[in-house]
Amino acid sequence: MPELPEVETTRRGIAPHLIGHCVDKVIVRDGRLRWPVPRNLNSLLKGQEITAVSRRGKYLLLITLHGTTIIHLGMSGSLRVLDTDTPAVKHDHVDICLDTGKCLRLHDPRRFGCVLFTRDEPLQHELLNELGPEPLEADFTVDYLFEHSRRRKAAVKLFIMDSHIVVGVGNIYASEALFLAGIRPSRPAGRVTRAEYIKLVEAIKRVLTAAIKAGGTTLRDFTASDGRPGYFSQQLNVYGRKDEPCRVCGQTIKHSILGQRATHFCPHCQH
DNA sequence: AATCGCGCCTGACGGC
DNA sequence: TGCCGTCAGGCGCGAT
Repeated sequence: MPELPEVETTRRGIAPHLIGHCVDKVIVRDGRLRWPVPRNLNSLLKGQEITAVSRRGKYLLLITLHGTTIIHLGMSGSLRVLDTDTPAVKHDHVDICLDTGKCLRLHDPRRFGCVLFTRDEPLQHELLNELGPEPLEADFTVDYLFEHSRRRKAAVKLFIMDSHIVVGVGNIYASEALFLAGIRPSRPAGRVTRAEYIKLVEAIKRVLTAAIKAGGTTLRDFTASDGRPGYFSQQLNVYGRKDEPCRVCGQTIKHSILGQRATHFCPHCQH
């Protein structure tokens, strides 16, 4: 389940293998992703030089002179850089082969991800143009989050997972950040105080930064890695720890459902 | 405008 | 061992 840290780790891992190189060909073995992979992706990319690999939220952007390839990993997607002649295995849906003999290979069992192409300014694309700020950028501030939360009745966990508010805060790190900030996930966002949002913004930035760092330390060479950066090695305080003792106070971690998603919290540490 | 629930899809897992 | 039901989960979308 790639969250922002895994996507960013992926971006950093693949970028050196792509930037400055030209696409030799694109192989689409199964284009039935969340949206169909463009049938003409090969002709769009063939011969084009990848000039940059960037990210907006959990979307990866491969920039070429005539357009941008937009990739999302969904729930189960991963990208690896392999020798082009490496045999494809089940769920290896798309290869972007380079003139270096390497290829960028998308593996996505559940096919919730996507590979799209736009000729226009990518940030104006309909999937990207209404996204909130990046959580690790300077414009994601306490003032911003606090102002947007007023009169909001939705649970604060769903509020910070809303990509219109802030991008890249998925189920795992929303739970972890709320734990660090001492806030119950079910609290209406509009009832969370400014003092608590100070803690929450700090916690979101801290937990994501730590996870990226963990991914970066595990990732030595993205080539032939297993495609799963090691941020899972980061110690989780609440997520997936239902009925286990809180690492801080020892009380039993509770579990509930918010917006059809598993939500974990410590009833003693979070109010 | 905000909020809520749905469904896409497959692998893992638990029960029998 | 094998079969089957259930669950997980990002996120766009339609309904309210």
